Amino acid sequence: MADPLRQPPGDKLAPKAVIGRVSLYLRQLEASQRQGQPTISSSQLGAALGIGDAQVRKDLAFFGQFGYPGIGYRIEELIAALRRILGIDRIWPTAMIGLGNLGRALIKYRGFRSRGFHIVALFDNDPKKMGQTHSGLTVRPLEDLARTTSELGIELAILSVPAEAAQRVADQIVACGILGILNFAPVPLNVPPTVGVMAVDLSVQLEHLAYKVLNGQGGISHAG
Amino acid sequence: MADPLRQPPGDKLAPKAVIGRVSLYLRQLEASQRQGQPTISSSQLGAALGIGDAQVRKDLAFFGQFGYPGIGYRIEELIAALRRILGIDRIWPTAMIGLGNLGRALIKYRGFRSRGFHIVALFDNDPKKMGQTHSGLTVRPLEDLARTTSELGIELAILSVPAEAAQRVADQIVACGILGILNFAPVPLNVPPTVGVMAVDLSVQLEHLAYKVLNGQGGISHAG
DNA sequence: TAGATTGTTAATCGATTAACAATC
DNA sequence: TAGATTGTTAATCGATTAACAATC
Repeated sequence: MADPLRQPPGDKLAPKAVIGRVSLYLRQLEASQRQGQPTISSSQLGAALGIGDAQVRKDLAFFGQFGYPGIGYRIEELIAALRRILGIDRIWPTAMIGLGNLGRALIKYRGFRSRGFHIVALFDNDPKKMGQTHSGLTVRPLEDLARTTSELGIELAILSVPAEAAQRVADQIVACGILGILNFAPVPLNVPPTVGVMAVDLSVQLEHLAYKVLNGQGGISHAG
Repeated sequence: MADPLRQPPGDKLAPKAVIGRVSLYLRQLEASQRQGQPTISSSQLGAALGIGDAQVRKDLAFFGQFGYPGIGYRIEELIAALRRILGIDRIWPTAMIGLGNLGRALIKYRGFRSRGFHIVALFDNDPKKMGQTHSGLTVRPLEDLARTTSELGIELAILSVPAEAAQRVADQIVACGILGILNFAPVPLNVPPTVGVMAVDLSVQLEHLAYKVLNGQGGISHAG
């Protein structure tokens, strides 16, 4: 799993904020590429995202030397490098756990699949949902999680169960050897340090928006 | 709209990170209250969320003095104060714009309504969707946005249209006088500084998760 | 009172921005 | 060469943590 090219010699872990911006850079680069642009400067790349040129260069420099002084960055080359750094130069077999309204919608959401996150199995504990089919996949009981995980090589889980069930299900997920959880349940999850968790909390986002509106603070906040 | 109690004398705007944590505090306080707890200390409050006691006190102190030395915080009182600070002590009439898979799911998502964000109108430009009903609301054409906004007093918009349409629709939203946008489209929006935007970018979150898994960085990242 | 816990100040840490020599 | 732009160092800024007098 270790990869000498993914991290600079110092081997320091990239700050959280850097990774978020790298995702944005990648998407902007893909847009510029679609328009036939061969190279891009740090100031061009940042301008579209409201990020300064020094910040762009510093972020990219964290992972290696990708630029050409006087020229900028070759878009195709940088896209390949960033996809590799972010780990989306591969397929991630992913389980969707919890098939309420949000879970069912997320199954159909195209943005995941186009980035390599393939939902390969659905889980829920509601007997009424068992055997239902969504997007060609059959809903399985949670007790099948361990077996299905090894059968299908599942590596990530998207968790959209009710808050009360979240920790219990997270424990099951961890026990199966799944290494990452995208958590939509509005509770912090307790997992071993070897397991990655990213929390997406829609109410928190909307509350932040309400605060900004009330306090007349405009502008763009990128929450990921 | 200005409210002398919402901000401390200095009138400084709360840092982004503080607001995010305040949302988490509020939810934790509500959980503690359901268990009948009357007061809570900063270390208790932080412990459940993985946040240090000094950080909790500093965050809360930003908005005023809520604690009692030797005792902690009175939960009921602090909940009321935080709801007020976040602006969720009221109803926010909200428009859902874009009724793809994600938009339709978000209509049904309970987490919004329970926080005071009431979806009162649906908009889409697809003629096939016009007149459809979801959760008791009829889909309207976007050209009705301005009229409906003033009729229903709409204040916020949840934007879940395709990336290509996002900026154009955002311009329409702004023109109607709506003051906040929760943006699910994977593009940065350009709006006047008087309009608040919070971006929710699911692919960015998942990419971050992939990075963490590949680089063996575990733990919990709260993205809001 | 003694024990607990706050609000706040000072110290530390990390992240962003500015500046510029090196490079194409 | 002259102009453009990088990668990196130093300076600035902001956020977190630690410590503690004040308070109940």
